[in-house]
Amino acid sequence: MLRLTKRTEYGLIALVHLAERAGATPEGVAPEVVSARAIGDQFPVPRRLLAEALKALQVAGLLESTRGAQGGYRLARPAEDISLGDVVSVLEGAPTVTSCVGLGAASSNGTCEVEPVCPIRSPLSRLRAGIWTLLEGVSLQALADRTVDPADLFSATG
Amino acid sequence: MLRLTKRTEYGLIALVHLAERAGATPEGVAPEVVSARAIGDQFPVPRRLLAEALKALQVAGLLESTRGAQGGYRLARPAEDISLGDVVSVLEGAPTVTSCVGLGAASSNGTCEVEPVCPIRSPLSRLRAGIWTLLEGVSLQALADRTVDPADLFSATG
DNA sequence: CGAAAGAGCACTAATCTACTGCCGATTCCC
DNA sequence: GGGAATCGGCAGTAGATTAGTGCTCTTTCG
Repeated sequence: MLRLTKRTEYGLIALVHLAERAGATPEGVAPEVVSARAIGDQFPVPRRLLAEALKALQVAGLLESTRGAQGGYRLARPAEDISLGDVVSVLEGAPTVTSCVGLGAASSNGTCEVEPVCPIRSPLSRLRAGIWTLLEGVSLQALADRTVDPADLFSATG
Repeated sequence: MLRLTKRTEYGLIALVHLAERAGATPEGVAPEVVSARAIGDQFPVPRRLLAEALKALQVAGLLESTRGAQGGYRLARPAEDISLGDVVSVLEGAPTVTSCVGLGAASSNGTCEVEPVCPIRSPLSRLRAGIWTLLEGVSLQALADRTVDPADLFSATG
C-alpha cells in the first residue's frame, strides 16, 4: 500500500547515519567506518535485516565495506550524489516502471502500441513514473537534513 | 515495494475513464453514468475487483452511484478537485504517515518525543510524508491528461 | 414482471515480508 | 600467532497482504 519495506527503512536509517558521520569528517577518505553492529545498537532494528540491507547497498556500489575487526561501512560517494532513487531501487527492487506494465498478462509481451487497452497508458504506471522521477531528484543529503520539512523534500532544492 | 495495489490501479483506470467522459459532457449534472460492467468490458480488469474499488470510492464520497438498470457511477466532484491523495488513501488505506511511525513497536505508543530513537525521525517516514504531500497536489485531471509527461506530473501544475 | 446494475458476504491460492540462526572468510589488536 | 570483531553467504519459518472468484440480495428502469 504505497509503502516501503522495513528493509528500505533500515537501509535508509543506516545511510542517513553514515551520511551524518561522514559529514563530521574534516576531509579525506572518511575514516568514519561504522559497523552494522554499531548501528544496530543505536537503533531498534534487527541486526540481520540491517546487515542484509547494508550488503545489498554495498553490492550496488552505494556503500563500501571493510572487513575484519574494526571494519564496517561507509558511503561510497558523497551523500549529495546519492539519490533516493538509487537507494530505493536497490532496496525495493526494480522500479517496474519500464513502459507499459501494470495491466498484467494482456500487455506483458512488450508490444504495447497495438494494445487496445493502452490508450489509457495505465494511470498507475504514469503515477509510478512520476514518483520515481521525484525520488531520483532527492539526495540522501537532503533526506538526512532534519531541518527540512518532509513536505518540502521534493519541491525546492531536492 | 513502493508499489500501489491492483485495486488502486483499477480504481484509477475507472476514475480516469470517468473523468474523460465527464469532460465530454457539455455542462450540467454529468449524465454520463458509466456502469462497472462497461468499464470492465473496455479494460482487461477483473470485474469483481473493479467493482470493489468503485464501491470503496463511492463510500468515500469520490463517486456517486446510481443503482438499478441504467445505473452506474460518475464523479462526485470535478476531476480537478479530486487529488491523487484522495484516491490513493481510499484505495490503499490510511497513509500511515501520522507522526512517528515506522520503527515498529518501539514507537507505537504515540509518545515519540521522548523516544530515544526518534532523533532520526525515521527517514522513511519523512520520505513517505513527502510523497504523500505530492499526491495531495496532483489532481485526477492532471493524471488523466495524457499529454503530460509522467515526469512532470508533480512539478509544474499539479 | 424481467433484466440490468450496484451491494454484501466468504473463501482460496499465491506472493511478499519480517525475522532468526549458524558458519565461513577476513582482518585488526594483543 | 591467537583471539575477537566483522563482513559474507545460505536456509527456513510464520504471518500479512494481495489477487482473484462465486453467489445472492436489493434497487430501479422498461
